[in-house]
Amino acid sequence: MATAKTEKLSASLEDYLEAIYNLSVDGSVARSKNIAQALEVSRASVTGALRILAEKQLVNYKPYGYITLTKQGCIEAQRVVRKHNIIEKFFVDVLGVEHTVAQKAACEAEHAFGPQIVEKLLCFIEFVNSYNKNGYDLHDEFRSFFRKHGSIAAGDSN
Amino acid sequence: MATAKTEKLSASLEDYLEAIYNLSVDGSVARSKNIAQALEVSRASVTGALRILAEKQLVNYKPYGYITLTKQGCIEAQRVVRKHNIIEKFFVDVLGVEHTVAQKAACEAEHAFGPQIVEKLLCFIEFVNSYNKNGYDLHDEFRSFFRKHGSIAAGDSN
DNA sequence: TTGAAAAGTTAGTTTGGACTAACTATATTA
DNA sequence: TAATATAGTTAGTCCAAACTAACTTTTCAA
Repeated sequence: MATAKTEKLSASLEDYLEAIYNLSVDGSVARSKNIAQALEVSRASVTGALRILAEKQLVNYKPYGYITLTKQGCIEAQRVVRKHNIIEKFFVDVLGVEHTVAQKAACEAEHAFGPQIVEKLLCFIEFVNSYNKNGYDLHDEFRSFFRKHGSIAAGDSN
Repeated sequence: MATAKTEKLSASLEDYLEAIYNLSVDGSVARSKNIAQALEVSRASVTGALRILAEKQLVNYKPYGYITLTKQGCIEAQRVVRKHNIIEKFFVDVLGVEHTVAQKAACEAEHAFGPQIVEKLLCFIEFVNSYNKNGYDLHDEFRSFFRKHGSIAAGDSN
């Protein structure tokens, strides 16, 4: 009954799904060109990835046709995007990392974090946000702690 | 003046350096066999990696000879190992993730975290450890918060 | 001291994921 | 509606990183 292949997706294929999802979000449809730009790969690479994703029944794709996510593809994409957002949020909101650095690192780290860690991380962000014992705000507390004890590090930015 | 190549190492090569470092730590010397076991790759793959690392002057390697890290190799390895340990510590000590899951995820995530994030993360672990305003321990606080608000998730363990 | 067993290497193959160059299809606009 | 620009595909290449099978070197025990 044509059950879609449930093998774990490679980091690369997850990136393509994520890009397609993000491009589809604002009403507009994902185009090969835009996917290539978003991921900074060649158009030919996009074609190759789309063929594989279509085989796995994660995208609806016919040569020269529109590109949309299948039901399953959408579920997968959302899983990846959600993970990305949680990780990025942790970097920015909790650690106070620069947005651009956080964005880039989240993009790579998202493939390494399994469900247990992601859920714990999400819960931890909520914990930090909601913490308010005796009027102490953990964001402020950590900021000032970092000012006192944080290393300079920096260097190559990322 | 034979300046060692300073190109960024691939995740794979970082893994090899890390394994060699860890095997060398307890006095004993890294052997090809043990590296293969540690990384769960074939002995032939180890030979290939060692050749490349030797070219980059990160290991001292002659066929059939002992394997040791060069000065620069040791610096690189320590950088990777330190990163790994900080990430794993965060997962286990702060998030309360199972040790085995944390270990595995840290191994993959270590290649994605740049210096800025690692330093912030380290500082954050120290912050959580040292926090003691009005006798509140953040570890306890989060544990109980997670019990109340954490999702079940689980499923495929990782 | 010699001859298996173990360790290590070499040669050749595979796979995933990228690339360029050249071709084809679609869209646009004069 | 024909010419041309743009988008997309195909074919072929490259590279890193893994693999197996077969070979060589080293080690160790009889």
